Amino acid sequence: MAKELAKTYDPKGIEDKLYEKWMEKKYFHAEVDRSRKPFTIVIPPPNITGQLHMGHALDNTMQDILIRFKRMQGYNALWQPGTDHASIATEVKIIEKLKEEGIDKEDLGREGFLERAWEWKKEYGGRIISQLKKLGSSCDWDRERFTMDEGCNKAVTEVFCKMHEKGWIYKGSRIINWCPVCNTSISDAEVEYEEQAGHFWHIKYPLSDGNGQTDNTEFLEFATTRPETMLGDTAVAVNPEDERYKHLIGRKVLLPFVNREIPIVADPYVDMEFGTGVVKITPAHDPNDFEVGKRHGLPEINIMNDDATINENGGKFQGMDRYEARAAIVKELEEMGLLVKIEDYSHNVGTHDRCKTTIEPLIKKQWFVKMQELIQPAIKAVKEGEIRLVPERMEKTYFNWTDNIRDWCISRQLWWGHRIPAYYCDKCGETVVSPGMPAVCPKCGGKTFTQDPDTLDTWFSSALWPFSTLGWPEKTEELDYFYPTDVLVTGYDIIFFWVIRMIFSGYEQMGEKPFHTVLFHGLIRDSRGRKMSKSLGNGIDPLEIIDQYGADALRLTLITGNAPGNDMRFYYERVEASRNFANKVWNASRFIMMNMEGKDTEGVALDMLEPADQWILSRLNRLVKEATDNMENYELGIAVQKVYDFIWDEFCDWYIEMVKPRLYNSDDKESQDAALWTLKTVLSGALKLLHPYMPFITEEIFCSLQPEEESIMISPWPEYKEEWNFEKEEKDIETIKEAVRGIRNVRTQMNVPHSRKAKVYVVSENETVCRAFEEGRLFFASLAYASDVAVQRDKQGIESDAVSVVVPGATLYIPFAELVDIGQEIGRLEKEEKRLQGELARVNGMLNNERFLSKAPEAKIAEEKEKLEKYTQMMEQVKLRLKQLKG
RNA sequence: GGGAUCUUAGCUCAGCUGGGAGAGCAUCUGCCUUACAAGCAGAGGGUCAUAGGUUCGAGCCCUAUAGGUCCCACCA
Repeated sequence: MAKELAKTYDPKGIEDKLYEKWMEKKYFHAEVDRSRKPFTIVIPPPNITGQLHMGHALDNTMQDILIRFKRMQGYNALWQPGTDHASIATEVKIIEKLKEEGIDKEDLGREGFLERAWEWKKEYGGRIISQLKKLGSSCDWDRERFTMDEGCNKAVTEVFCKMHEKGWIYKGSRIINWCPVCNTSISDAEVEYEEQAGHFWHIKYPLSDGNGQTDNTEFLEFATTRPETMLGDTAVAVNPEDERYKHLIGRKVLLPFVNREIPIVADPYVDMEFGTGVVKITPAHDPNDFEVGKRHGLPEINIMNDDATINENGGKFQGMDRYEARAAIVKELEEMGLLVKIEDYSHNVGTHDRCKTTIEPLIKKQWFVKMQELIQPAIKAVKEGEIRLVPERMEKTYFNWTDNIRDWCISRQLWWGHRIPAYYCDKCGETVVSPGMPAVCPKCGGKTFTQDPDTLDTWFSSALWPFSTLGWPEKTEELDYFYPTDVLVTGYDIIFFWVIRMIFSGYEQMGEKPFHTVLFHGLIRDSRGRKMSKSLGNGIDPLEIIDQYGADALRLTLITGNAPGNDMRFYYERVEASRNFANKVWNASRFIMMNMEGKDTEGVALDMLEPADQWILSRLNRLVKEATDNMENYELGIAVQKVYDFIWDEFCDWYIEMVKPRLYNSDDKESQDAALWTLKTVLSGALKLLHPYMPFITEEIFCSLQPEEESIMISPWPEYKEEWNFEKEEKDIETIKEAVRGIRNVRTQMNVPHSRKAKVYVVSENETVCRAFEEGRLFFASLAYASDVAVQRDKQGIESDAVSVVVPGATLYIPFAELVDIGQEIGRLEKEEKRLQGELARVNGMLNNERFLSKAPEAKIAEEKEKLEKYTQMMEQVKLRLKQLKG
């Protein structure tokens, strides 16, 4: 078995094989089991249009780590998977594809289009799922859901009808964000503001005589960034406090081109300091103007068609595109002498986050969710700690949104999505909201209806995800058992889109929070810190990384050195480092298994262990406690860093090296067995701690190491054991390590060739240290070149020119004098002296400080006193040695 | 305009509730040592952005300043 293991770890083949095994054994599947505590995560459903990108990789790795960790801890762990129909994103893609075939959406008609959409879903919807599997995601695939499957549809309809009945969903005419390219309304959250260079056109309107005439002697000047909207102006506003214009309030100006007389109104919204202090008011095309219009009872004149061309209200400009009209209007105004000047002006322009088209604010009849009351439980939950956001600073972002909440526009003029369950009586136009087509109009008795053509914002169904996936609105066992779920893992970029909406939906529909913790992660950027994007072409495909380095290496890379909520840069060098670690684990395991072959370590008891064994066991024990604590606290990066350091540094570089002489010496069977038992036990424990992060390699090794076990992923998570705590041995081995380091240092500094075996005198009163050096067997590899060791309890008879190495608990003398460059050695010692002086000054300073003595904890004071003693001793030695060399 | 966040080794970043400055990569030196050269042993390199303050003690807490990133709002 062991000898079949290759010299380098090759994840290819192994990963797929193991994933299949896990699926077959149904390890990912969770059933309702009242005797066990559930731990539940719902996946942020990837879009069916999606391809796995680094963001998914990070998000799902984090979830998988938590799920695997909790599963091993004995929880009934459910990771609920599924996909999102992604209304607009998918519709856009399908339209694109149709275009390639020369087909227009309208030609197909609604039914035909939806047919194509479902075909598309069938073809591509599963792609991202198989990619998630490549990552090692331990989702319960038997429970896979889709936001437009039967159950989710039912949930959506139910929620819509309930909220409508409560008056929380209403249809209203309001200014909405219109995308003229996608031909749909979009919510505020979907608008992205982008700084654009533009112009500021200073224009003047002539004052009228009140009878539709003007003598063109008086003008009112203002500035605008969108001159074409003047066609829809219904007033001009000034600040009521503005002395410059007070006398004009109530008079009228004559709007050019359309020859409309519009009033000059006073409104505090106008900033006197800005521009000329005059604002044209276009209620139908600007949200602020809309508000002003409402206050003054102004008419709303819509001048645009849905494709952003000018409509019949635009007079002679009818039919022009908005930008064409802008140019034409400016030109004509200039000719009329009404254009005062043009300034360069850079300002923020709202664009559609999907297609980057400039948004056109329009008045439309749309469906809205009233937010003010609905949001209250969501605010309360976070404020009172019912729901914890990690990192905590996300709360500020959260409240910034909830405190400025506006009603949510939920209707979309799209076909792919949940169709709004509102029906209009063909006879009287009455609106009936109901789960299905109503039979009779409650108002006029009409019998035929037409369903609202609009669909719902894709986030409407996502908001219900934590309970719709568990069966709601049915009262399922699953819902009762797994809800509320535990942790939601997601990027901070969708806190508004999704997280908040899930929280208020959970409280509103279930009367209970959807999860108790939200763990946020940041964005993965390229090595130059830029967002990975298609247009830049700087995206790195996680599947390629997996193919090249393995899923474990990718996962480790994404988790290490990153704190929750922080962005991180992606480097190939880091993946290589992770791959190297995998290889390290592989080889250490290979070494252990090679040595274990044919040997039985059963019957080894704790009291048979040697100090080195006890040391590493104790270190593992400490690691178990710390790593578990970190993980419970969502500090995944810190936890895995500790495991990494333990395995590489303490276990491989020290323990394995220490134990080699015992393994190669078959005379002392008991010592060998103890070493083997320890190697196996510690490796096994470390593998378990590592498993959530690197599931494949740990499983592969674990199953060879312990063939009697079925799988590491269902093995119990290691627990801290009091009897594995060996404080004294930990200290003793630290002394020995320091001593070994000291010897290595001296040898390196003095350029002692490896072939030369030099004598080392060890002077110590510590029995463990003495015995270790006497038996020499701790140092087969690490000190092979200086293995001639003499141990004594005092420094009797040691040559006076020996180099000394002072470590806490022992002093080593190496009679290297004949090899030593005296000057170099003096330099080294002087440096050491300086260091010690610094340390002594610091410690003395503290111990002579009365406030420190009175306020610091006693343990701290004792510690400092110990240090003082140690440093003083070391100082003496250094000084003596210097004197010898110099004299 | 409001807010968040960052500034720590050449690069990228950790550093939990204040108590001896860390990792990976890079650089330099020496090693093919029978698990691993994707490795081993060692070395160099930091006034923890700046200025104050709190404290016996500050990378960490407070204030201000400078620079970077991001989010929200959108003064036409």
